[in-house]
Amino acid sequence: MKASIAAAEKSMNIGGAAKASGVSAKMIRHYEAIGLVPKVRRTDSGYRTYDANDVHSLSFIRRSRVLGFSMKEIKKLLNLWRNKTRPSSEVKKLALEHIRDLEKKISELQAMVDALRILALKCNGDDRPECPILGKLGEIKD
Amino acid sequence: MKASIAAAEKSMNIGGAAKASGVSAKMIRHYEAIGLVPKVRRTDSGYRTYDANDVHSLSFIRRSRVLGFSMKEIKKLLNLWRNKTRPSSEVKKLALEHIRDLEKKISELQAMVDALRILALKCNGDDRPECPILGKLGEIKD
DNA sequence: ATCCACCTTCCTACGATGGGAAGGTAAAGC
DNA sequence: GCTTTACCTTCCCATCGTAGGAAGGTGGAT
Repeated sequence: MKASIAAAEKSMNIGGAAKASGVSAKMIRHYEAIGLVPKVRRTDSGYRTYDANDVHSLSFIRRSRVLGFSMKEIKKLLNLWRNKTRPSSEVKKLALEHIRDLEKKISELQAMVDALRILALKCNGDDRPECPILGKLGEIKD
Repeated sequence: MKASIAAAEKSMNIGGAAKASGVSAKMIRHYEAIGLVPKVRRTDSGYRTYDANDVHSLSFIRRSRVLGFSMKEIKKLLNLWRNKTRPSSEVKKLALEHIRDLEKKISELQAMVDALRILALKCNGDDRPECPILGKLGEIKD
């Protein structure tokens, strides 16, 4: 039975899985080492073997990374993803928390930009040494 | 009450410099190790000794970090700061480049937020398992 | 003399990724 | 067959900025 549908489940080495998932072979091994993905089968000679499902998980991880989720968050997302009876509220909660973190980071960076813009505007940017940017950075008091 | 020896350069140990500059003792040693600040004098017993100028440099570094400059950028800023004949154009150039980097990062983060917001809006967030967030992350194609 | 706060150096870790060495293996060409 | 080439394996190191801790020495006050 299994042999008759062998063509459907074509398996591949780590390089193939890397190309197919967009995750580098290096990182695939790393994800396995930290337990983010389970240990896959090996050939007699020790090569890792991946099937379409494994690649699917790796793609899931890659897309989660693109959205800025951390490994720890992705671990939770993967569990929810694999759990067909999860409540969507849990997923939404994770996403909203992540959005909050991202927005906090954004406002911190924006504050830096704003402060620098003000200083840069007041800086002539010519051959003279006077510069409010250095002035501000070197101020004795805060 | 420092009137009696007002102009005296009161020196301190690394702990005092840390408090005065807002940079941890740990990081002061690190900055010295990577050559960001010069090696300071030592007492006979090997304790590092800091004066007001040293503390001033450390405060400069801390304020630069607050504005998000990297160690490499701070190294350049310190050189410009100490060089009384620098052209302000160089400082401004560094600042503008840094602003560009920050804004690039901000827009990347903002793109993540936007994508997540759209998905989260479409997620019921109730007891049912259906969730477009996981759906999107698990999509077969990109 | 004792105590405690401080100092020293050295090692470890984080989080996510990449580089590279040293060596084994698969599959192709000749 | 034998060689080449491309791939695989594990293991160690580097990044960047910061922090924690161990083991041991020093300074000043009690």
